[in-house]
Order: sequence, then structure tokens, then C-alpha cells
Amino acid sequence: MFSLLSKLTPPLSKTALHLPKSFSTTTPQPQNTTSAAAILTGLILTSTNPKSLTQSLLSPSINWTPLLVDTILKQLWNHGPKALQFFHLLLHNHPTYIHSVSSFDHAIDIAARLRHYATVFTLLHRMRSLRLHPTPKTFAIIAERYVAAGKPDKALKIFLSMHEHGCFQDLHSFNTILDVLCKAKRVEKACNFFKVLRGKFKADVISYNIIANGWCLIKRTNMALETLKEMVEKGLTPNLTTYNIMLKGYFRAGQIEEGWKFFLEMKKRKCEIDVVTYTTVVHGLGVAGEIKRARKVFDEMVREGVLPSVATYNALIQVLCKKDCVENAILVFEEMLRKGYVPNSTTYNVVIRGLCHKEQMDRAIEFMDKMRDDECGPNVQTYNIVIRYFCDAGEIEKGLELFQKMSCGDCLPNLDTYNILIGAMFVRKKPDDLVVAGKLLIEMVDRGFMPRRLTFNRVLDGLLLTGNQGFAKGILRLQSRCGRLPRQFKL
DNA sequence: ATAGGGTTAG
Repeated sequence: MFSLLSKLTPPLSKTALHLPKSFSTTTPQPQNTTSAAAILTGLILTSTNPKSLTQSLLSPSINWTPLLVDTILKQLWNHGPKALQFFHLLLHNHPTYIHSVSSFDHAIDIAARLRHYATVFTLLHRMRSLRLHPTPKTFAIIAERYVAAGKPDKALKIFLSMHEHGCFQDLHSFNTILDVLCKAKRVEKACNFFKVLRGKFKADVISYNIIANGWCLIKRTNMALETLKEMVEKGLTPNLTTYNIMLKGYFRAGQIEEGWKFFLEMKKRKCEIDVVTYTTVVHGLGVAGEIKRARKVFDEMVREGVLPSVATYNALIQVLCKKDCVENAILVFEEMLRKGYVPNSTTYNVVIRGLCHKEQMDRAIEFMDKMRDDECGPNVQTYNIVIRYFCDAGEIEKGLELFQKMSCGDCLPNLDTYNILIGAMFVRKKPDDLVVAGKLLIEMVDRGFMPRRLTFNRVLDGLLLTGNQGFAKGILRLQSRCGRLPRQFKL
């Protein structure tokens, strides 16, 4: 297996500087766009009358720009129907403003996620009639949504028909579709497709890396090695990314000692191992419970002159939370602050989860408040973590309180949030809780999230058992409209 | 948005 490593000639170029990611410049958004977007998002969410909303949106005082539209669409991501309504109102009613390609991409993404495929194709055609060309990215979005909906063949079909929509197929787009399939764990399908077309598109190292990573994602490291062997036989040279993929694959598959040996071999062969390599090993060892070894590797990387990134710290903090103790994790968190790193939402979420797990909810909330000061406010994941732990601890009211807080803030609940809360409505066996569950069910459907049939049935049973026949009937009609009706029912 | 490292429970 290490014969692959000998192909690493000449040595990979050294990355000039290993600056922590937080030191890189981020593009600031104009303040006026951010605040205008927040106001408009609020307006769209609270409006009940499309006509008056249209009038408000057409007000000449609003200076529509692609950035403003994109920002609003992102904020409405977890309220798909409202997002599409907004996009269409501008599209059909504004006298001068024309949507940009990126706004069309957002709208297509949302429509495809809602499985409104007719809308997807209408928008594609509308783009062409406006002489805006769909890009390879547009097709990557559609393909990804098809795969997520369990329709990988449709994804391949749309890729193969790209040229009919005025978009050229090349190696880039070929690699993209392979990656979409692999990331969705449809590796077998990706591999077959790859074998048929790799000659035509002149597959490169990136193509092989994508397939090898796919096998690693489903823990079939031997198939990944096979793929890389084929690559070498075709005269292509593995690069550092190739080795990092294999390394991660071993740890993910629980082959800790294989991973460790591979890491030692990478060092011996003088690969210019980088921050990604070290982060992979720190995380891999830590997840396996090897905290001391993980720490050693972390110290070693600093000695070797490879600066840890925020992701490296996140990896270390997470494994300390899981396999050591939260206190030590928080010490590392404080150390990273002292060194000038800016924690991101992942850092906070990891610490908050660790605190929740140790039933230190008050401290978890403190960290949540600290996030706001670091201008990465709590995100949906943060809320979902804390809401889940409150509910698990039987503090349903506190969970609901946080849910209310997010509903009126800039962070809309997602499918997980609704599933967590609806599930929690059954623990106290209170009739009122089931009414809340029913209301949550109605709200989530309204926002474009599809509850599972089981969820419908549980809520229905609960309402019937607590004597709420009237409401149950309404839920049953909703279930019917969603196509989630049990067979034996006829309405 | 052509590839690799940190968040998720069961």
C-alpha cells in the first residue's frame, strides 16, 4: 500500500505560510445590505397578504441588488415556500429589476429541495429566455437535490443533458457529478459512471481522489486503495490530498493502527504533511480514545512549524469533551483565545454540546451568549443541541422558550428542530402538549418540511387518545394533502 | 460548487 507513496516525486511544494484560517480576510458585507435584508425578511415572513407584500416590495425606496436578494433568500432558507414566493413576486412584478444568475441558483436550489421539479425547469427556461446562462454550478445543485431525494439516475440524466440547456460538459463538471454521487454515498453508481466515461473526459487525479474518497466515506478502504492503484497504473501521480483521503479513511473505518502506520510512512517518505494531515490524526486518535497520543501529535505539529487551524482546535476540543472531560476542553478553548484565534460556530457548538452532556445547562447558555459577542451568533445547530438537551432533561418549557426565541430571530428552525420538539411533546403525557405537537406539525409543513408518516401517526394517535377528535381530523386532512396517508384510510 | 481536516443522536 505504501508503494503509492513512492510516487510522490518531486516533493510537493511547501505551503508558504500556515496562518490560522481566522487570520485570513473575510469579505465584509455592506452594513446597509445586511440591515435592509433583515427588515425585508421580517416583512416577508409576517405578511399574510401577497398583494400588499408585492406593493411593499415594489416601493421605489428599495434598491434591489443581487446581493440583497441573495441575502434574503439565504435567510429564508428554512422557509422555502416563502423564499420562492418572494423570488417570484420580484420576477413577475418588478418593472426593471432582473434577477442574477446566483439568485436563480438559490431559487432553483430551494425549489429542488422542496421537490418542485416543475418549478426547477420553469426557472431554467426562464434563465435562458433572459439570456442568463445556467452554469455548471446550477446543474450541480439540481443533481445534488435529485440524489438527496433518492433519484441518482435523474441526477445523471440532467448532467448528460446539460448541453441542451446551453451549458458545456467538461472534466470539471464530470468531477462535480462524481463528487455529488460519492458524497451521497452512491459510490457504486459513481464508480460505474466513472468507468464508462473516464476515457472520454480524460479523468485526472481529482477524479480518482473523488472516487477513492467515496469508498472511504462508506468505510471500504480496500476499494479506495484499488482505485488509487488503478490511477497509478494509468500514469497519474498521487498528491497530498490523495494521502490525506486515505489517512482519514483508515481512521473513519476504525483502522486506527493502519492509519497510524500510514501517517508514519507519510512522514518517513518526506511528504510535506500539512495542517489537514495533523488535524485528521488528532481527531482520529481522539475519537478512538487515544487522548494522550492525540495531544502528542498536536504538540508535534507545532514543533514541526505547522500552525494549527481553528479546525485543528475544534478537533482537539471535541475529542477532549467526548473522551476526557469538558474542563480540559475549555482549557484548550481558552488557550486558543490567548493565541489570537477566533472561534467559529463549530467551536462553540462542540463546547456547548460537551457542557449539555455533563448537564451543565447554565454554562451552555453562557457560551451561547458569548457567541453573540463574537459575531457568530448561535445558529440552528446551536439551538437544536440546547433544545434537545432541555427536552431530554424534561425541561420542555425551556426548550419551547428557545424555540420561540429563534422563530422571531434571524435563525429559522429546520427539520431537526421540529422533529426534536414534536418528539418531546410525548414525554409528559399532557393533552395540551399534543395540541402543541399538532400545531408544530402544521407549521413545519407550511415551511416546506415533510414530516415522516410515523410522525403523523404518532401525533394522530396522541390526539385521538386525549379526546381531541376535532383537531385529529384536521391533521388527517393535512397528512392526506402531503401524500403521507396510511393505506387503510380513505377521506 | 472539481478533491482532503472540526458540529449530529440513534
